[in-house]
Amino acid sequence: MSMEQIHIQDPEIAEALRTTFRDIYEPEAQAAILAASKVVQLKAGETWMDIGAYIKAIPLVLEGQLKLLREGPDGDEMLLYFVGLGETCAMSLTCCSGDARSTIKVIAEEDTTLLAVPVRYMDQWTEQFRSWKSFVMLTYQRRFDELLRTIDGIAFQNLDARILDLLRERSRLTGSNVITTTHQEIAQELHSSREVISRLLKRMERSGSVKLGRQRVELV
Amino acid sequence: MSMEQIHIQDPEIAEALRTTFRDIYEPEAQAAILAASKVVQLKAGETWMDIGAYIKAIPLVLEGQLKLLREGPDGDEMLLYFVGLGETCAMSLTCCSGDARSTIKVIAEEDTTLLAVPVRYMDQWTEQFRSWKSFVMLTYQRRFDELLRTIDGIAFQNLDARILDLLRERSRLTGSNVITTTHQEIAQELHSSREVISRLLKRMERSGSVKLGRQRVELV
DNA sequence: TGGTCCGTGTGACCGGTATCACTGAACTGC
DNA sequence: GCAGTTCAGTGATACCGGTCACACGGACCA
Repeated sequence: MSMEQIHIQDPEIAEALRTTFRDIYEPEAQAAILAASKVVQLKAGETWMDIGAYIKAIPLVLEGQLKLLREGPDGDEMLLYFVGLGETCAMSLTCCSGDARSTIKVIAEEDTTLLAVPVRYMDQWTEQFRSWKSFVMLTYQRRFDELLRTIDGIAFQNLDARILDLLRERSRLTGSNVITTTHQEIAQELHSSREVISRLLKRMERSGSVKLGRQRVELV
Repeated sequence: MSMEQIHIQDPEIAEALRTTFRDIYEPEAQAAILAASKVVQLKAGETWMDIGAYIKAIPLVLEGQLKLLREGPDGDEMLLYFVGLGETCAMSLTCCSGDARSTIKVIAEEDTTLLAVPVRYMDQWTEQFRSWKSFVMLTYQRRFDELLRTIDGIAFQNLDARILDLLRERSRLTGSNVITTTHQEIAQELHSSREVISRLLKRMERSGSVKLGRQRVELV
């Protein structure tokens, strides 16, 4: 992970912030963010935050995407949701008050560029900038909703439906109906096993809802 | 459900608010709450909010407890968590901005008394009252955590462990290690079936971790 | 006192998913 | 072109939990 203090007025980053986070429309808020944050570049697969780590910064995703995972007692993982362009991680937001430790793992799903905002600004900005406050509120709302849909998945759907949902979500985030991933990765994200995913995907291919290739699933 | 506009200075309610919601320590915040809210009494089993209903008020629980349920496609239910004394429902908080509809069901687990705060005050109070703001933030944090633990349960634990967790949680909330409920109710809350719960409870009784009676489970 | 209902206990069976074992195919580096 | 590695396909088997069918006992009430 390369972390780099960017010149506050770096025009490219400033532009990216403006266009990606349209909800934060106040120029003063944008300026404050640029002044306080660092630009972080993550390569696909790199970890942004691990379980037990202190939360010191909030990630504003400018490019790429993060995925949030919950870890089980045996080191098994379970996908919570993705954080895409113009979004941030609500878990981090709640931790403004002091030195909370993360109970989740956040890793870059693809090569990702983000602004890391130190948590100490949270409180004052929500008071200072109306648009920042409503961005935070909207984030809470969306994330609760995502978690609820995750619960729906585990509780009410069986595995083939969950696979399809996951593929569709990935397709939506990347804007392509070809998903580059392995059965193993899907299995981890859904807390299942590779063999089962292979079998179900194969069945879905025979029934015509996907096409399979090596490290490749195409939605049809 | 009996809803009643209480005289603002009703001493009992004011006292209950002070002692139950210690985090909201500012007298001005307490006064504002008392002035704006209605007292609502729910009988055990009554519904406070149903899926699809507009969220107009936030419940501050003074007595008893609420339970939040998520509903599946076939009308199956799934317990999210309980809202006990001095707590409120985070889902409602996120909906301050306009006319959101609930995606969950909230019912009274026992006879319950609560203050219903109209959502329109949320925004201004978080700006006006420091203690209210941190109460709201703390609520978000706790609820995210509860949802994550709910997910942990469904994803990583098998049913007997989940039953035990549920019984312990109920025991904690009521302060008694005797839980009054039916196998049917437990089954609904865990999205399982009555027979399975009966069998597992029986096994747990044989292994000595609970004692069973009609509408009664005792933790040992 | 007998009927009805509700909560519970239990056997038989089934389906979905996990696990194990192994094969084969595709890519990677030398 | 070969060896090693990663990814995918597939059968056999096991287990957890869901479903169906039915029995039992206590509570309540006519």
